[in-house]
Amino acid sequence: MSKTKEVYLSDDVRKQNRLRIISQFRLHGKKSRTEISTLADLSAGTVTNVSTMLLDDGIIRVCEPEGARQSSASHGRPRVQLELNPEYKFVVAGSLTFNSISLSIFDYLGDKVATVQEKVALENMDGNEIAQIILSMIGGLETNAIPSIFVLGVQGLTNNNGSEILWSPILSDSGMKFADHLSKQSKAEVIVANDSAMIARSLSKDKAYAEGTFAAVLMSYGIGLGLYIDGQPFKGAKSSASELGHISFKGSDGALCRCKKHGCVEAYASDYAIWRRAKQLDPNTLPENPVTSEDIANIIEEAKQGEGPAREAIREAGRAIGFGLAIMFGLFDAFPVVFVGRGAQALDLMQDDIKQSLDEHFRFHKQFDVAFTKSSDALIHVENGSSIVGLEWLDQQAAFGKS
Amino acid sequence: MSKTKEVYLSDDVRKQNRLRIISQFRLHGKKSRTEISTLADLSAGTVTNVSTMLLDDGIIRVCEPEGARQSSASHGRPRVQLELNPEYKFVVAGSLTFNSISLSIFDYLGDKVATVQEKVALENMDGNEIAQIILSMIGGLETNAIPSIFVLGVQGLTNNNGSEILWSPILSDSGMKFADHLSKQSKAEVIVANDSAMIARSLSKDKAYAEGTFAAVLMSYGIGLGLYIDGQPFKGAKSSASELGHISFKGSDGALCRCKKHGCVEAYASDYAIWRRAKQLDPNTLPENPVTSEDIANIIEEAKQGEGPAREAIREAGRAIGFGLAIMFGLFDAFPVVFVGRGAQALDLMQDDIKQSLDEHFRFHKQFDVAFTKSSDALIHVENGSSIVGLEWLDQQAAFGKS
DNA sequence: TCATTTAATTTAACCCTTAAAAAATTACAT
DNA sequence: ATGTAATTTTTTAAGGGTTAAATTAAATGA
Repeated sequence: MSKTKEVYLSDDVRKQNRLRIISQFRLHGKKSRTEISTLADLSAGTVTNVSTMLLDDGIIRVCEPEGARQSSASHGRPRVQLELNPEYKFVVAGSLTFNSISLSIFDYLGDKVATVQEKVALENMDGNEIAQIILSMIGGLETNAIPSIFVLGVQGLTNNNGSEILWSPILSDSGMKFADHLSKQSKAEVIVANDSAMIARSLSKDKAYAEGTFAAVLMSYGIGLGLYIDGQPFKGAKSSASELGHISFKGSDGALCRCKKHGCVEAYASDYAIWRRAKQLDPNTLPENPVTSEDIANIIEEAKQGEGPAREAIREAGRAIGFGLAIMFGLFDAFPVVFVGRGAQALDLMQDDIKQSLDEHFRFHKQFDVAFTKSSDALIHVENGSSIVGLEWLDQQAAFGKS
Repeated sequence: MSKTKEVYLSDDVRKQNRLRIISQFRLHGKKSRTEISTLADLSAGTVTNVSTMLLDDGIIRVCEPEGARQSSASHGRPRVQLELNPEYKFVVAGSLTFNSISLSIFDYLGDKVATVQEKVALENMDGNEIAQIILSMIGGLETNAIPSIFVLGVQGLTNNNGSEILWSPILSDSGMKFADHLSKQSKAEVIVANDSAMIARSLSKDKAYAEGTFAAVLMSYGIGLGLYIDGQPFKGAKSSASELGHISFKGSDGALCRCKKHGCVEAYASDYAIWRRAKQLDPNTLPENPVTSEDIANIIEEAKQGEGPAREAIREAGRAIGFGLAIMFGLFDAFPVVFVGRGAQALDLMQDDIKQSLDEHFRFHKQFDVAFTKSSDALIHVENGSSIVGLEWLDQQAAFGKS
């Protein structure tokens, strides 16, 4: 356990090839041994051997033959389609926000088999209570699937391996430790992850971004950032989350941020900032009640009607985002950005201001042409991304575990 | 070549173990088979087999027995020390600056066997000329070592694999293509790399930073940044260099930067910026002649005497750097910073301003305690870092090559 | 019914690693 | 001198993994 042993043993070769084959099924769905042989670049014999083991272990299963022939040829022995066994193991993927918990169970094929959502005020709960709620929500579901792993997207910072939350605006100090309680009580693996990182993970399965480099910007309660660099999720040295929201957009005479400093990007682009400005409130106060989706939708509607405080609030949000992106593009490279969350609905209105601000503050020595897109509901992406993380973890276990 | 084949073949296992053993020699120098067996966590038999091959290939050699016994024990068959064969292959590591080229040849043991430096105005030269000069500089050396690889640190952006320069402030468009010419004419591998990245690489071998996470900030002609994250050199999506110098410190009414925009960190912290401010020149002009080491040394001396334009120039540089670091620490995490280059000599004077500015602009949700240090001559680090890259490339070839 | 075609399995050979036995080389005691 | 113990290195035999090639299995169509 002390040293990480790289591959140099025939035993490890087999495990690598197990993972290789499992990954092909994960990627392509139903495939015959012959097709897997080509896809995984392994000999037919090896595929036969490994498939037999995987079948014995319940990791894959034989598909019922369908009407249509799978092989392109009309002659010959027909291919037997294999696929991941949906009942092998189950993932609970979910999202914790300041006022709700939503959880879904995914089978090993990646299909959602159950889902549940509850309004919960997490702010003042302790870790044990949160774990209890999560367990009882799962227990209340009709399915008898036993989850092997929980992956939960949370706003805030987590450590690199997903074992603990380092900071979160929506949890108390004790609440941040819910993963420990949950893991002990459920006897399952628990991974906590930054919500925006999960959104990026979900988007990375989109054809448009697959294998690529892009950023997901979550505009809602705060400004989240999830990065994918060269087909890999980007992680900081210690923590998971790259902060876009707390880049210093205006000096210390800028608007008040929830982090208690002044002038952060978040203080101009998050939902409360947009609301505050649209309602022409004092930029040095924080709103008492959480801003709702409807509040934001109303402001966007108002802004579409023409100039005015609402329109200006959205412009300013765009300028702040543009500034943040410029800074980020300096440290990395310029790449496409996907906007997600309530605020993203205003992308059409903001786009020009973002680009203008980006132009002003981006000092790169090359042309760049950044594509902006917006995507659907953040919650779905957080859940999808989390399920992907969970399934990958199961794949690893299936390949390397001492089953 | 199209697909990256991971290890899943016994043949690859052998190659992995070759590299494993070579790396132990690279890391620890002279070692006996028995010691390597422990260090590499491989059986004695494997070490014997692989060592025999490496000896046959001329990659390692037997050391002459020294007086003192190497083994701790007094009885028994004495250990035979082996080491990398210095004459196996050679690396040319070098640095290109706006007015000079310096090159050194390193043997396979990593010892410098020859060095040469020439004043050259690179700005207006084409790629072929630069390649010619480099080759004639090497040709003029007394050694008859034939270099297998050139690794050259240059200010500017290179692509990720080091095959081409994307942009450089010290080269013409044609000059940027010198690597192609050099590689064709020398028939050797040529890698171009960002100078600051090479400095970070050099520092990474320092005990204080080994296996760690840190940034190297090069303060001279511009502001360079080299990052090491978790013991790995950090690379952007396409390019090598992470830009710290062109983060927008002041708005578009800020001081003129060499990049033709206003308000960049570089426009306050690079040598020309410090000089410009210390001499109370118009912040909207660029100096005609390059600022020299002596110019900077004089300003530092003057600033030490007390308040005045020189002192204020250095304060402002510190504030700009602090701002840049705050931004960077938001996107990554906070980590130690090593300052290198002429400007770094003013670190003692700048430190308080850097920290104050960092405090003001860093909005992270954790305590941080960043250590600042300065290190010796930038040129040496660029060369050392480049030699390390070259030697690692040779190690890879030695392990995987079809020799 | 049988030749043809394609898929999957089995076989035989090869490569690599390791543990254990053997060989090599030295120090020390008698 | 000579034998014994200690330590390093090499050799050997066994075990596991992969592959190419041969074989078996399963379906089509004349």
